[in-house]
Amino acid sequence: MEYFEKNGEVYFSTEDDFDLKKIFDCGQCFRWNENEDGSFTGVAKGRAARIRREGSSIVISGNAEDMRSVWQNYFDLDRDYRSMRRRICVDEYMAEASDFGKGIRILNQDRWETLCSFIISQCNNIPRIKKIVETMCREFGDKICFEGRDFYTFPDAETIAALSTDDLAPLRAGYRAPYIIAAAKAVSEGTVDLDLLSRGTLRDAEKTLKTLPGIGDKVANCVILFSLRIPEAFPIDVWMKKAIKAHYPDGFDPEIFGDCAGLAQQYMFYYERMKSA
DNA sequence: GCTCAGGCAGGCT
DNA sequence: AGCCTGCCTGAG
Repeated sequence: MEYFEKNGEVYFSTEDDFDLKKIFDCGQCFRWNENEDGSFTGVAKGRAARIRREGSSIVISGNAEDMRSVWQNYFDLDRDYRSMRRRICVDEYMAEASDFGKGIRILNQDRWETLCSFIISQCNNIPRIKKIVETMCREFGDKICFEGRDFYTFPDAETIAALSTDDLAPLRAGYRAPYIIAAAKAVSEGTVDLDLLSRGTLRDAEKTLKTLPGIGDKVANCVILFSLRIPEAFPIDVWMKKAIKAHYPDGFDPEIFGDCAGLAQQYMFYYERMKSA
């Protein structure tokens, strides 16, 4: 991946597979917001940034060191999405879905933040998930200043582990609050070692994550796909159930996509959701 | 008021 | 194994 730094920004070029709107609106992350000029501002990995497209380049605030140490991995820039799309086009429907979703990338997000965010996601819509996450950051994260505005980092597991469900009341997270605390304790005490899980198999990570209260197959697979860098993960929610029922009534095995399964899921999910929107 | 939502868990058949 | 229900909360 080639990139260069100019005036406090880093430029890198991509081919078709980098669509900011799709990446940030496909439901995998909750802390990036679109600005009036089409750029996005967000907080990730403890830092705020602005990202935009300029011709065939993507431009992100920061320097080459940020790019090397954070964004290259965060935006999954070392995987070849064009060849993955070829692999995913196993039939007419998947060809349509992957063509429609072209530009989506699977982000490699902070592990604890992703775990916590997807606990919050259950039985919630995106605006409300975002609201709860933002409140959590404002209440318990660190304030950082960026472009003259205040932003807040996602609080550490250690910070949240020290709280009670009453302390989380301002989040209005409802029955999810005790799940958040339990996950924070497990992560900060090392009972659940997310870094270790990221080096293991999908099945092991699923099994371990599901020992936490409030984490089932769907949330576990979201955490695994969006933060543990295990690309075979395949979250199945109500949209995916609908899609599978409609297009694969005789059964469906995500393993046919191998290590492109997670991306295949994103294409299907995004396609189904946008079609009915 | 009432129902429902991108999910989970416990108890049921 | 699959079906049902309650769960906090806020939106329609």
